[in-house]
Parts: sequence; structure tokens; C-alpha cells
Amino acid sequence: MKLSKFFMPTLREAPQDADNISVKLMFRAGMIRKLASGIYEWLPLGLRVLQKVEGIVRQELNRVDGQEVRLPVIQPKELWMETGRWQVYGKELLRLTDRKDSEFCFAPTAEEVITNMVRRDVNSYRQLPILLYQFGLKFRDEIRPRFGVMRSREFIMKDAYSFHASDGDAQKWYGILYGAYEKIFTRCGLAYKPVEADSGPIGGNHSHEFMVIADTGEAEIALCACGYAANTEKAEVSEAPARTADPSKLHPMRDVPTPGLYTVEDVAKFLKINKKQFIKTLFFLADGAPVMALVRGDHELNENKLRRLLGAADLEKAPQHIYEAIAGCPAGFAGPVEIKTKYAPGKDTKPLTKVIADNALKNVFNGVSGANKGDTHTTGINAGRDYAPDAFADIHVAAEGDLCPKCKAPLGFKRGIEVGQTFKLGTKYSKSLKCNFSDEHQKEMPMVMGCYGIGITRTVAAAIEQAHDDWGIIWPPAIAPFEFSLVSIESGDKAVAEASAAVYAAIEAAGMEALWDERDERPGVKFKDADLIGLPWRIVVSSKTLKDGECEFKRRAEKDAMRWKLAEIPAKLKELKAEIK
RNA sequence: CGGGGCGUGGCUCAGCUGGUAGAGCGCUCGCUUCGGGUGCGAGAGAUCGUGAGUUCAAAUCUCACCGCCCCGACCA
Repeated sequence: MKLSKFFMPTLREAPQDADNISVKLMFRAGMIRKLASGIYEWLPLGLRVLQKVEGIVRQELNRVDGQEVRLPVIQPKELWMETGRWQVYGKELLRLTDRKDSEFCFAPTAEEVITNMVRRDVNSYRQLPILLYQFGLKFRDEIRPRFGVMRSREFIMKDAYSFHASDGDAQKWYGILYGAYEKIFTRCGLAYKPVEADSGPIGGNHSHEFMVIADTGEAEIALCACGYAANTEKAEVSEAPARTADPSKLHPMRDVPTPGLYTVEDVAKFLKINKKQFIKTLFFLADGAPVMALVRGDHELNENKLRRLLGAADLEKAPQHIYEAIAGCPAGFAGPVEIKTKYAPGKDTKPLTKVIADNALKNVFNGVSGANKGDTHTTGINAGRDYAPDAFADIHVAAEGDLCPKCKAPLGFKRGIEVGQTFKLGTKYSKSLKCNFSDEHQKEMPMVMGCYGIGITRTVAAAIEQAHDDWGIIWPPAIAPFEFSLVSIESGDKAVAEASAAVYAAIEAAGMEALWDERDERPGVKFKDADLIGLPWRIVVSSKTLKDGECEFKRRAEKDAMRWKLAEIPAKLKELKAEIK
């Protein structure tokens, strides 16, 4: 491709609203433009990368007998009513009405549609298993789109769905897809880590997220040298060894005034006591029933863990009026001591059913918590002596200082960008949509499903996030929009033009692509643009080297250039081609 | 949804104690230059987000709306 004809509007400065490195570089390199909040246009350079990633994904999925389909983005309400998600999905689901007042949604995902398709035409165990996938435009009306294409409202997702005659087969295929994902992200040149993910109400270790390790990632990952890795939304922790307190060191409880101070932060500062001494008190409604949860002051409660422990389908923070009815005091001053007797039932509030304390609280002696009185906290609280929860359990978000659930070594933490997820769905959708098959005994059974997503657009952003420098992007060869930047210095010079054309032809002949900068521009302009768009390899043709029968070759990721004899170019290109997996 | 901020050529921004618009980059033309965004000259391009109000006069002041961004709440 000749750069003079290529629609690649590069920018010296990034737009003001570009809020992270990858989106800045994508804007500057002329890969994307923004149309509206969370909605982006992909220009030719960007699209090429998208297509490279899609190509790799397609190849690896076809290799495990996946079959590509294309599903509608406008989907009828009726289907979503069948699974109940029309209500459950909430505002993230973009709803539309046609001229006949029929209701539709714009696909945020495609379980309903694919399951509907399969239930219609797949009826026998002989047709199973089957793996179908698509690259589809998705729309999720995010509350706050940000980080450009990383968390946009409209995006391209590869979604794959598998259907099986048995749970064992689904499990086996889960492993096959997991392997395919490893190959995909490796080929894309990404440093990634598969981590255990929270699998929602279904439970079990049937979901993994593929994380690209990057400091700017939105997800936090807990890692251990033993191999354990999990999203902190899910990560379990081992209970710390129990400590026993010297009875003579236990203080009596005492109420202290803390006027207007209701956050752990403020009270800790005021009383000059470490946050770890605090017992943080939270109220939830588990399927409507009030529950009190206690965690250490420096910990965050993990709602997934609490929900699973309680066996609840739905868990939400208790609204303020319920909080205040239970604690009998303004929000911020509740504590575990005598909480059940303090409870003052209102007309529409149910009684407090359970008090769950995090394991870490077993080792908190002389703790501090709210006194269930306005503007007052209690010090000297000790578990057992002063309060007795219904259960101690692991309910906090894994944090620095926690121990690995497998080997009890201290956990480490990193940030990551979620680029893919594998999920064993079970029969959740096949049951609600009656996607059944006849087994060999003519017995009708629901199919067992798996679903597997890859954020294509996000993967592109993650690759940039992971590999760039002050000058621009550094593409891994396998997903680069072109393999080569071919730069002609003084492109008007006849010898330079001819030699450049010859190099260009050689690159094409080797089955690769070059973006040929034959513009009438100064060398500096060309080099700046080349560095910005970050193609992996650069060949410079100029009269300076041409007189020795040479051109210049440089890798984007390396500092120094080398000389190539023109005659040896085909051989060199062959070597480079082998580097692309 | 709560708090804060911002909307001025394609991009980055100035002008905002009222007198209907500027710069740099980019673009066009000419000359110049040719290994890290060359220099000079000449141009094109803006109903200052929208609507209403105040005023002789509004980019500038007031109100409403729209859009965008940040922080928070929320979240398969």
C-alpha cells in the first residue's frame, strides 16, 4: 500500500478526551476516531489489526472444529423473555421499538439467539457436540464508557457457544477451548495469564478469564508462585493461623464519642488506631432477607463470596432505612455488639436473619466498631466475649497480606485487562429455552452448554497497552497492520524510486505486506509517522546506502539499524517471515 | 443517578472585567530544503454546542437544553 493513497490521518497531538495510552496512540496513529461516547469508527489501519486478530482466532477455532456463523444484532424481546433476561439485564441492554411497536434489543451477547437456533435444528445426540462462533458487533450501554476502545459501548466480540450431550463432554470441551485460547493469545504476541474467575450463581471452577498483564488494567489479579491465579472478585484466601490473646491484655468495652465520623478512615485517624483494628459493619439483603456482614477495617467485602455462602440468588446492599431500622442508629455507627437485640422492626423490614463475620476478625483483639448509637464507637470489642456471629467465613476481597488458598504462601497482586473468558454454562439456557436433544434411548435431555468470549477490539487496545514507547506503538508481527514500513528518502530520486519499488515487490512476493511511504515529505516526518504506527520492521531506501548497493533495516523494538545488501533481501525476508507464528 | 469540569476552524488551545474572532499544528499554492515533524511567502477554512433572555451591541453576562470528560455510586 502506498502511503500517499492510504487513509491514515496521523495526529501530532491526541484529542483531549483520550484517557489512556492505548487510545491516545490509536487516535494519533489514525486507527480510530470517536463518534459518540463509547462509540468508535475504525479506520483502515485499525481495521487491518482487527482483521489480523480475527484471522488468528478464526484459525484456532476452526482447528478445534468450530464453525463460524453470523447472528443478528437486533434480537426480538420474546426470546429474551424466555430466559428472563429482558428484565434481569437492566439498563445495559439497549432496547428498540420498530414501526409496528414490536420490541427488540441490540445484542449485548447471543446466548438466546444461538440456543434458539440450535434447538430448532439440532435434535439428536448424533449431532452433538457442536461448536459455533461468530465475530459480532455488540452493544452494552455502559454507565461510564472509558479508556477508549477498552471499555466502549459498541465493540466487536468473538462469541463461541458449544452444545453437548453430557456434562463430561462439556467439561472436556472446556479444556479444548481453554487450550485454543492459550494458542490464540500466544500467537497474538501477548503476555497473558489465565485466571480463575467468578462464575456467578452457578459456582464451581468453571470459568477463566484471560488477562493481559498491564498496570492500567481494570481488573485485579491475585497470584501465587504455586500457580494459583484468580481475579480478586473470586480469589479465595487461606485463613491466617489463629493467634491467642493474653487474657490480661483484653480491654473492657468502652463507648467513645466520635461526632460526625462514620468512615473507618476518619474514625481511625481520630482515635489514632490502625484500620486493621476496626470491625467494618455492612448490611445486605439476601433475596430480601437482611444480613449483617463484618469485615476487618482494611478489607473490602466480596459480595460474590457472601452471596455464594448464603446460597442467595440475589444480594444487594441494604437501603439506608433498613440499615437504620436494624442498627437503631444513623448509618455509619452500627456495630456487632448486641445487634440482634437492637433491632427495631419497621413495617416493611424483615428481621435480621444472620450475622456473618470474616475469618480475619478472629484475630482482631480489642477491636473498634460502631456502638449502634449516633456519633459513638465502641472500643475493646472481642469476638466470642462481646459478639458471636452465626458463622465465620472467608468473605473479604483478597488483598495484600492474604495467603494462597492452595499453598498458604503470601499472595501477590497484579493488574490485568480481561481480553477473553471461558465459561461452562451448564443447562441454564438450554433449560429455559428448552434446547433439548434425544439421547440414544430416545430420552429427551437438555443440552449442556459452554460459552467462550474474546473481546477483539479490546485485545487490540491491550496489545498496544502492553507494547509501546515514547514514540508510538510497537506491534507484535502477527497482528501488525502491515509487516513493513518501507521508507523512501527523497522519493523523487529515480534510483531511490526504482529500488523502493523493487523492495516493495520483494516483500509482496514473500507473502507479506508493506506500507510504502513514497510521499514527498522530509525524512523526519516519515520516521516520526513510522515510529508512531509501529510496524515491526522498517526498510529505508536512500541514495546514501544505495550507492553501496544496500538498504537499511531496523526493527521497531530495537534501537540500532543494520545494512542489507539489496541482493540478499529475498533471503532476509524469508527469515523474518518465519518469525510470524 | 450524585459531585466537579469543559464545549471557540480538522487537532491542541488563547480570547470571556461585553464592541460579532486569534495562535500553533494540519490543509491548498509557490519557492526552498531533503536521515528525525525544514524555512519563507501567499491563501482557504468558524453562523464561537443549541435555544431563549439582558443590552444600542453577546464567544464574553443570565437561564434552559444538548453533548463531552473526570471522580463516585452501579455492573455479565
